[in-house]
Amino acid sequence: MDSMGIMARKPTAADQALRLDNQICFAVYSTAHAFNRVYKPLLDRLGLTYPQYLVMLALWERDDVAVKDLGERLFLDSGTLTPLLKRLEAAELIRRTRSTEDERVVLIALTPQGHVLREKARAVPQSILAASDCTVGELMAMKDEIVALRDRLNAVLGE
Amino acid sequence: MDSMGIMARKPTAADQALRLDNQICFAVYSTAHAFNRVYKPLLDRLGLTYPQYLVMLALWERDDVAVKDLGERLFLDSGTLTPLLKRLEAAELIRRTRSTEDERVVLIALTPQGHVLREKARAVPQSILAASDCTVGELMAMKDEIVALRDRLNAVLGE
DNA sequence: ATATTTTATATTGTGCGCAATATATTTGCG
DNA sequence: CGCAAATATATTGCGCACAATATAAAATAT
Repeated sequence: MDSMGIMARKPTAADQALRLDNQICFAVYSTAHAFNRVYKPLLDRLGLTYPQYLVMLALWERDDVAVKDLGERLFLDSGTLTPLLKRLEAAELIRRTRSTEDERVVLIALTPQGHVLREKARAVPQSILAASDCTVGELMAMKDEIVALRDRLNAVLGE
Repeated sequence: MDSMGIMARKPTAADQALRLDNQICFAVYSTAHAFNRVYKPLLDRLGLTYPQYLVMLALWERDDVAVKDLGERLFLDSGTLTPLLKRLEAAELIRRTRSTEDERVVLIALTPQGHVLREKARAVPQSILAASDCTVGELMAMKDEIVALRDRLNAVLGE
């Protein structure tokens, strides 16, 4: 074998598969970071990090929900959410209260400031759309493909 | 306004744009995490984290390169790479040496073990392909679309 | 040649993201 | 009922990611 890459060897399919540029995972990984960087200045104005923004998006659709519920919607666990939610509570955007029906559950509710922030967030998607330099239709088609891939990957994990 | 969501109001385009399920960024973000979780057991066997795997992929293609060069290929800065590379050095997969031509530059070279690890990594892409439950063609087409989006996002940042 | 600017890497601090573990509550089984 | 298993959240530790800053070397300007 030519594991040192010194001797000449015909590139195999396995070689091609290891090329960085052929990795869809790297495409996804690096695009996620690119999104993060584009969002940064927009979210700074809202006082949110990107994961915090996702939590707020989820809560603007439906709040008074358990941490577990949020975790399922965002694919995050309590190890990530608990400290993040504590920071949102410190920022007075949400309240965390133990459920009286089930003392294990912590319910997350928006504060008035949390609700109001939604208005300031309305301009964000438009800025992102402009930065992506795509039509809404193109982005939504791509989104559907990526989500389908994500769901297949998650299905494998569930086995 | 109905920022509290209490009064009835016709959903606007801005409302739709704020829905979590409509966010391509969330699709990308959650897919990146899904990939991470699928890779985890495969990379554990190699003793690598996912970002370390990406660095190794880059180095298997071309090593004896500056940290800067690696950073440009992976879209990462020295704040991320320096500690990561120190860990790969501690694992004896790479060597870090100051360039004699330009004392600012740290050159990254694979050790023999680093080269050898490539053979163990050959099985990884195949496992990922199986988990994605797609054809190579479908994945590559999707990859190209995502990369095009990433490059447009990065172009905006460069302005 | 010296001073200024630029470049390459390293360091520090904050916030994820997740595995592993801990704690408390609830559910279900006998 | 009493106890084991399951469930929900919290905690700890590690490794990114990145902004801000520091340091040192090289390039450039004057």
